[in-house]
Amino acid sequence: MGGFDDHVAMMGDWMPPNPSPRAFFSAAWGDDISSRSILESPAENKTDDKDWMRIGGASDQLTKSNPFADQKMSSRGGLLERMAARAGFNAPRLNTESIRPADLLLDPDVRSPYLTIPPGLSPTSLLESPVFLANSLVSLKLSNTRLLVQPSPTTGKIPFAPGSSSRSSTLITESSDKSRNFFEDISSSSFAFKPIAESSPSLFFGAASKQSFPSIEVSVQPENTLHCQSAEPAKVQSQSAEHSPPPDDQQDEDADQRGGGDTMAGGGAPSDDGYNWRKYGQKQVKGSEYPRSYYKCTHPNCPVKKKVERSHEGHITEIIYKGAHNHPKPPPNRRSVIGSSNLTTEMQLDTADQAGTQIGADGDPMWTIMQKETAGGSHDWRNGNLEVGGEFNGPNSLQGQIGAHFESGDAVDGCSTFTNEEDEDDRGTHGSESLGYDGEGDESDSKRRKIEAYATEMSGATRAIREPRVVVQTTSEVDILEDGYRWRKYGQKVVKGNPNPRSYYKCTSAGCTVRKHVERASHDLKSVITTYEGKHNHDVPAARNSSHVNSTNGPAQPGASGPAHLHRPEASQVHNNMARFDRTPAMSSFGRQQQLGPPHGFAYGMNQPGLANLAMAGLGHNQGMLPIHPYLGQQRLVNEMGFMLPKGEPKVEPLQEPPLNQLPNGSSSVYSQFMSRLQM
DNA sequence: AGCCTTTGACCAGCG
DNA sequence: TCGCTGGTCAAAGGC
Repeated sequence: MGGFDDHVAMMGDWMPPNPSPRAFFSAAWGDDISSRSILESPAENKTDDKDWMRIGGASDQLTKSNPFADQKMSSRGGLLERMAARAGFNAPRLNTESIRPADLLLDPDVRSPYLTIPPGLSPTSLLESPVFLANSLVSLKLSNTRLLVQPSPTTGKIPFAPGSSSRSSTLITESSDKSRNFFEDISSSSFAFKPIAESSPSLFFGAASKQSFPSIEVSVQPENTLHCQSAEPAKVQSQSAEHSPPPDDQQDEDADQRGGGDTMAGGGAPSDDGYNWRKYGQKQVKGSEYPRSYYKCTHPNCPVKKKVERSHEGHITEIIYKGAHNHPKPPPNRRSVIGSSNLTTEMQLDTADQAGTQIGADGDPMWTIMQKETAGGSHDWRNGNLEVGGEFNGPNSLQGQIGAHFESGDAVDGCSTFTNEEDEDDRGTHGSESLGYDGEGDESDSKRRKIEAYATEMSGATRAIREPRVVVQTTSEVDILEDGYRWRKYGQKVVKGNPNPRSYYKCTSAGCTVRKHVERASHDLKSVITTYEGKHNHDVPAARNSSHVNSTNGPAQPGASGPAHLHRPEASQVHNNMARFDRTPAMSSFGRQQQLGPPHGFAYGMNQPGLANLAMAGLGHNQGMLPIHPYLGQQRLVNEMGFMLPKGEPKVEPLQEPPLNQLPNGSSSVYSQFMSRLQM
């Protein structure tokens, strides 16, 4: 860690609407913020990549006020800036020199005064903050350890208003003397973006979120403790300069830097930010000196992408993030397996899906993602000791469900609650990420430990649980391969026992975890065995063209897309039913018991309302939540197949008897068949 | 067995 | 409509 992302410039390059953040800072401090030059709205910001958050190459309006701007502008690659950034991070103290208000005021071009943050506060972590990432909610310019806060393009504003009870966020400084220089305040206490308690779930969900702002708190505190105050619904917290990364990590950082500054994983994917990325493209873009690489987060449920421009020397000159991670950062020693694990704990996914479902209907997916991230933000010392928490308010919110499951009176670490296997080993660093779900009190360390312990225990319980897998054999590719969903082939292998290659596919829909591999039976090329793994979280995508459907599975056959599309309304209905099911308070109580158990198991056609709440004894929470592939969510298939079996359970492999298309329809049949097969 | 990178092709948006 | 451009796809092969 440490590599580039601790030393790079970061900025958002959306055009912030109005009002100027200056106003809210001014309001927050009751002071002439202009003299403090905390912020200014960079009106010239381009809008192209409003979903992207840039790290590295600074935009023009920033470089104008950047002491290193000249250097930067002379070298788009930003090496100099990056070097300067490094120097800035090595500064032992907050650097207020470069942000002298007077200078800024004198310069009409100055648009973006910076907040200098101390060493030990990692831009990476800030980047990883759901708030910072999500839809570029807040943009940071961390070149030379400067922090730029800009209004959200989503909200259009950062309505900080102290004491306001509206859906606004409040910028709070804990300084006792507001008249002091802001940066002095920063160095001595903290500043915070503190959201007003929001009772409406719309704060975080759905279109209404555009009116509000699940803001964060960024505090630079002298204490040597990591707070995650439940009172702060969402928060990013960082340590002060004296809390530099542990020696080991620092060493790593140094090592990273020595090794070219930008550690690469897997032959090129920047791994410094702690997440795993899959490169899916590279381009030489116009105006860029260096090729741009495109990466996707490999986490199965994560839509985050990033564009990385790298110099020939291997230095990363620019990173632009898009989206927000909806999962904790994988533990360092397990990062390589993230995305490939079959041990995905469904709990987090379920809750994420719930949130996503709620939002997805009409909302900004970025917001959805952000909240997921908030629930599971992951930050550790290596990445700047930022803690990220989020609050999910409202009866339909995640918080509500968390509250339903944990009523011990302690504030519950939602992250811990909805963990997955990827962070179980990372509990120590993730546990502090809190969904301050009740808006009360500080979350004490003991409390956190308690939660962590519980989460660890719970995670352990899920360890042996595997994702459901369903194996289907069909003699018609149309039925299975032309399933209406979009798949990306990510590999092909010849497996033992079958001379024909097995193709591996992932569902291309963002947030969909489903994978499948397709294999033709050696004895019958028309016979296709498709194995699905993963979970029910989106509808059949809209057709791009006649060949989009399963383009990876060969050319669309005449009418091939027809059957799949014919079922879309049903699939949608199923999806909606599931969404409703997931949201239903009854489910919460159901899950209250079940979520404590293994989160995996089989699933069956839950599109049948009568079955929706059918709990199977001995089955975990997700037997209710139903990790069903959307494919299986299609009415026909659900009715025809009726169930899914988890890995490790006797497979229906191949599923030939009775033929799929002869399975009786109807929910009762589904269930009875399911039950009868269970007894087999 | 599964996931990764590489890299040319393809696609969509825009002027 | 065409060309440009950025972004993504996907086959192939490597780890």
